[in-house]
Amino acid sequence: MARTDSLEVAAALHRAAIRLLRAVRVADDETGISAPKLSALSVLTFGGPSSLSALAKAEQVTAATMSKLVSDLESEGLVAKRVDREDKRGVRIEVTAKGRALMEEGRKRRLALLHKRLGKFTREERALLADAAALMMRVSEG
Amino acid sequence: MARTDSLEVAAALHRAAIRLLRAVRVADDETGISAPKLSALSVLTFGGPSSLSALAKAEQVTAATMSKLVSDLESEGLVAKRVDREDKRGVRIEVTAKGRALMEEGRKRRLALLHKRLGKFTREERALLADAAALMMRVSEG
DNA sequence: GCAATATAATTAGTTTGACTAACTAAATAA
DNA sequence: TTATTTAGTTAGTCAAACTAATTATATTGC
Repeated sequence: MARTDSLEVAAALHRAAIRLLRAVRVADDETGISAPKLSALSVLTFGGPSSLSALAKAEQVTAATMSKLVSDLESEGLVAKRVDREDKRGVRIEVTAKGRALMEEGRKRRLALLHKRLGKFTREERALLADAAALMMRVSEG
Repeated sequence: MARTDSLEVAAALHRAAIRLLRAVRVADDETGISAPKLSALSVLTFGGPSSLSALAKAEQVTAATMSKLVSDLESEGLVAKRVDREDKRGVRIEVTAKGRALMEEGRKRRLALLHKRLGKFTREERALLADAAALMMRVSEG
């Protein structure tokens, strides 16, 4: 049957992922902070303090780009920088309490939107989606 | 059980969608055409010819932004514009054979990547993912 | 031990894609 | 037929990406 053909499934999954994120993105706009900055902030929040170069690598941008993003985030009081004690060329970037609060708030809004929509589904459908999410993580890693 | 709690499912789904698209994005870079242009081209390819304003709306950008994107795509020979016969203010934008070929090639690359990865899954897992994709579309619409 | 090289971050300058505002041309309404 | 609305373009601005060059510190080789 066509439903289990890899190419069909791949296409459907790809479309679905695009739609899902597009639907959810509106919630981010309300935080008043741009997507790239929000993303960097997220990495720092959940991955802990980081050097500039490591953060740039994690976000797949150049160090120059990240330098500007971090400097903006710093101006807004969302992250703090300080010289690395062991390597004085390096900086240690970490989220401030304010940054952490903003992240949490944004995440809540985003999830609330999905949450609200998922409420209309049956328990079984939600279970299926949960299983699928786990599989999708495996797809992305392999 | 926690697995069917909407908030948990929402979080898992969100993460999974982000990862999936990130993993696939690398295939697009190889086409040598930017994401916004590729996306517009995709709409024209699968949705057929369109006016500028309709295309702008579909891509959720202003007419001014789309005007520039289309003019770039035209320079590259990927789309063709001509005055609408019935409304001479309007333009009819359509994909050229070259544009169609590029789209198809890009799409193949992207899906090949997912396809290759999905091959490692069982038939049952792929069926589950196919069902989940359908549900995700519903989540995004509702 | 010091000159050469490498690395971390920043700064300067460019490009792309987004926006708004202002404009031209064509269609529709009063 | 004059006024208004609509379709698209152009000009100017901004954010975020890039590369290249610069500064400061670390590391290596002689």
